[in-house]
Amino acid sequence: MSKEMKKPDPYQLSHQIGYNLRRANQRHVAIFSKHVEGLTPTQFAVLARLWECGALSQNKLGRLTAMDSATIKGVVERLRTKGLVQSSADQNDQRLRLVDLTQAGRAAFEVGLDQALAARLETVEGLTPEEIEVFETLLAKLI
Amino acid sequence: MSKEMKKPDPYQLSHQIGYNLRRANQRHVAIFSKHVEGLTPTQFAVLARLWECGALSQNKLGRLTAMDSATIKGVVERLRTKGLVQSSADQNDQRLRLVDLTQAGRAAFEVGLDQALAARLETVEGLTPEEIEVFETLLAKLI
DNA sequence: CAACATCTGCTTGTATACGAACAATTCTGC
DNA sequence: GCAGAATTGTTCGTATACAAGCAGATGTTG
Repeated sequence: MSKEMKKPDPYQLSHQIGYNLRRANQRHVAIFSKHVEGLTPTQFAVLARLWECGALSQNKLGRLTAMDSATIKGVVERLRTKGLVQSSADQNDQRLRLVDLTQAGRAAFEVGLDQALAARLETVEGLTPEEIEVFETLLAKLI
Repeated sequence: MSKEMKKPDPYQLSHQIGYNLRRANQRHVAIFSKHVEGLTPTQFAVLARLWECGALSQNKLGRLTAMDSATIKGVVERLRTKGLVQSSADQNDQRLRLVDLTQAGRAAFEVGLDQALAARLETVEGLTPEEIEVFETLLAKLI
């Protein structure tokens, strides 16, 4: 090593949690796309939440899927175009648009469920079951 | 609870690692933006990697910062516009564009360093030091 | 009741991320 | 040496994410 002396790396990008969160997220998105055809993780999250909760206002749906109002508007629109959700004005509050699953959306969730769970398995395949549990717990503390 | 019987939630979105990775990443990006002015985490990653490695080809830089060629092109262009990097043709391989920090880029990295480390601290503030170490280790196994 | 604050959905612009495609350049194997 | 494969950078289109801003509707307070 006849190179000039390098200052020790003060940041060490590869060890930064933020950087690695991004990489883990990217990896998960790629795996999800491999398993679940025609739906992004974000779109599937919307289907899942509507399946769980029933009709929600668009803004509430965004809050329950960690998306801001601009983002949820786009996602709902694309799902509506796919025929998987429907939206309508709320009779009780003129500000709200209610979003609900269509039959096709219900079916898409149910078909996609096994695929999404397979994607989940592949995402964590480098960890033991105990590690998975620890990771989930710590991750939940981070958000 | 006189509601009709609900089927148990087969997916439990809030417990899905993929969903929580996205939320953790989103949280980190928001914290980073609070601490580091004028640079996104991704842009800072580029500065950090160039500081660490010196001049790199654009494609190599993208690979070392987990960005594909379309994304790194945009990020480099925006950093170039800010005067923080310069790029030039490689004399030895006509396909390559070499990207390097400018003096201003060097300075931006050094100024941003403490801010980025503060962002990191805030991102993990819900965890004990031991938990942080475990999380980092498990996260590294995921990517 | 009215003024003000808050909420909702929408629009716009910027940044990231990726797939597909392409042209030019370099590498590889015969 | 040459054909084919691989690499690089660029372009384009789609999806997500967010900040800022806005109009209209609803909630809160005096």
